[in-house]
Amino acid sequence: MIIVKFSDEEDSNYPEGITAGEVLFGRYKGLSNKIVAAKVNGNTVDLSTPLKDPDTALRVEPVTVDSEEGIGILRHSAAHIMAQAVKGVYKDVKLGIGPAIEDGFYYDFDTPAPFTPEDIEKIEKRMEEIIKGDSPFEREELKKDDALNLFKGMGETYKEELIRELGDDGVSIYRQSGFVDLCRGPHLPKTGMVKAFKITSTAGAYWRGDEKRKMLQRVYGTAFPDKKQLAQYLRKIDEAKKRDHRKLGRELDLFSVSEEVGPGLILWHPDGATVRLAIEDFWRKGHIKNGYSLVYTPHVAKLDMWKRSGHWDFYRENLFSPMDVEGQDYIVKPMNCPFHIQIFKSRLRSYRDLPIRYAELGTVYRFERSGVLHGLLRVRGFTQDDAHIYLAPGQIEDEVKSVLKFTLYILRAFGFNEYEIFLSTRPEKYVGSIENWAMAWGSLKAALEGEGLPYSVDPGEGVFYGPKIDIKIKDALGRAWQCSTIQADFNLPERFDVTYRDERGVESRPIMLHRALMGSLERFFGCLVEHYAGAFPLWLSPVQVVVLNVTERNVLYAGRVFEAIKEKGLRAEFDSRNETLNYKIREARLRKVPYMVIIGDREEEKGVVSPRSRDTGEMAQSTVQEFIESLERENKTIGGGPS
RNA sequence: GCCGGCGUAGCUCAGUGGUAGAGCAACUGAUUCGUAAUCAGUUGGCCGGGAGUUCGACUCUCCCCGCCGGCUCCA
Repeated sequence: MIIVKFSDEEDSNYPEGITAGEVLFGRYKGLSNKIVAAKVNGNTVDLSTPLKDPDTALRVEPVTVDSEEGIGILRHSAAHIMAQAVKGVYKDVKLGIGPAIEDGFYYDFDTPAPFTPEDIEKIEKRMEEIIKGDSPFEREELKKDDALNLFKGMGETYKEELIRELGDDGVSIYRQSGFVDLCRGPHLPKTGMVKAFKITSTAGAYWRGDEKRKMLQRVYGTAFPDKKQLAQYLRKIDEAKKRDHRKLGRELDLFSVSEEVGPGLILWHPDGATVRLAIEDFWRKGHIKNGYSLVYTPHVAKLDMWKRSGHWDFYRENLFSPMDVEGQDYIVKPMNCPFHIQIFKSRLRSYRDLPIRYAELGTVYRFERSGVLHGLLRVRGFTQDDAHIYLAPGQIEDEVKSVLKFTLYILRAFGFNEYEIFLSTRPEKYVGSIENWAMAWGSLKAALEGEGLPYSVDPGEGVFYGPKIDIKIKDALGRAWQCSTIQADFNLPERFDVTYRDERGVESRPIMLHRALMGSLERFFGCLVEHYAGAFPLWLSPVQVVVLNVTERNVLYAGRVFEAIKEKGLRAEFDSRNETLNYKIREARLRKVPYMVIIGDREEEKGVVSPRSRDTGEMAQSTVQEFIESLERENKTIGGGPS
């Protein structure tokens, strides 16, 4: 007899040998077509798993496709189906790995030739057949040696490699209609449960993510329990593409990249530059208020300085090549820190001066490999909202706390309320003592916890010179981009022999904090465009108001209204073209201008204006004065979310 | 950098070896209009660049540049 305890009821008894599926289907009849696996005492297993352990009551819960775990199982099974399809269509294909991922799954194949779009069609067709066949996924447990022989016999060398690295407890394999794959499971009971799937893309991917190993063909796909959900997902992707900053950047005439200038080098057009200016003004005011001193530094410096800083050794692959200047080598700067250090060192510093905070919107250039460039989000020349803070060792935690507060204040002002925070630990390649690393890491951690901020630890992802806190925000397509970063550095103060006089007049070594709140203006702006889908809040909008005259009769009066608005420092335009009102409204809408002011005979007679809002449409008539005042009020409210 | 796809007018895109096309935009003219496209006409192309095959190349081949999706990388 097996005793099962359900989450909401008393124990029930079942005969020995009953499977998890039979128990669940009996108990949760309404859910039967949604249950994909079972959770037995917290472990997720196949529905076909027989229940045993008569001594104690088992906790058995259903895992449904609605849950994150459930859809993951469905997609993982879809990956197996795809692998079977590929093996069925092509010989000489070796299997890599095929996990479920966010929004879908992939499988890596070692093929003699990459897949063509026609191949993909064939594969999809074969997958349909396999799904129609509705054959069961069958789990089998093998001894390690037997599994090795099995996959060796099939020529699956990648699987062999994986098995060799597994423990000696034996391995599990799954079979469906003749196809075998090494797999931990669990899987759907039958292939037919994959009701909707689509192969989304293909790409090369190095085996085990190692650049030095063979490149396999990765096929990405996604799967859902029904066609409606798949269609919905595809629609969502389409919507996301519409707010892609590269598309909006062109449509709204914000920026461009010119093949003639070079890849990864951004040209800020007037409207983009206007937004940037608004961001920079806000940034400067904030920094002055928060105790930073603003500085400016050159764009090039002697190579010797970069040798001393360690960048030449640790970061050379990302540096632009040196240029010869009267027999001396110079490079364009990849960072601002050594310059700020020179400013610190330009005179003697006392402990009373600390913390010293130098901030700069410093433009840096880094050589990024051609394949990684991406719109504004990954470029070769960008402006960091950089600052370097010099501290006595005991000041780290408090300073990091206030930097965190400042960061969140800035992010929230732009409507970013969702982000992920990562605390990185020491990488393999590092400088400094283990003790220093531990101390600095502890301070960063304490600061995060002191501020009550949830974070996850990113092992080994620290910079070579110290641990860091990264804050990532997501782009329209769900890709996470690091913007804010706070990094401890004990390397540079050492290398440049940076000192201050402590309380006893002794020369001491300060700790340096690098921090960027927005990261780079390019990347931040790119994320911002996507975040607002191009419809910037009033304070950021390149054009805040467009004045539209209805007929030529109204040009004079409309012109006076326009002047009055401009007079107040609002960014206004006057569309006096000989076009219909509808045409002008449509154009202003497409440009996502927050306010229009419509001037016809009716307004002219009464000496008023008819405003129209981007968000709420037609507004009540008001005097020019009232309208301007309402805009000035709105302009001061910074930090609303996307409209 | 690697794998694959792509590159035709300012933009979006047709065009499979035989004289480069559409819509929008721009320009000109008419229209004087009330909350998302008035009508008509006119311009506009080294078909990304170079080499090759061919009587003939936007089209086929090779090299280069750039873009897109991944991989790797990412201070």
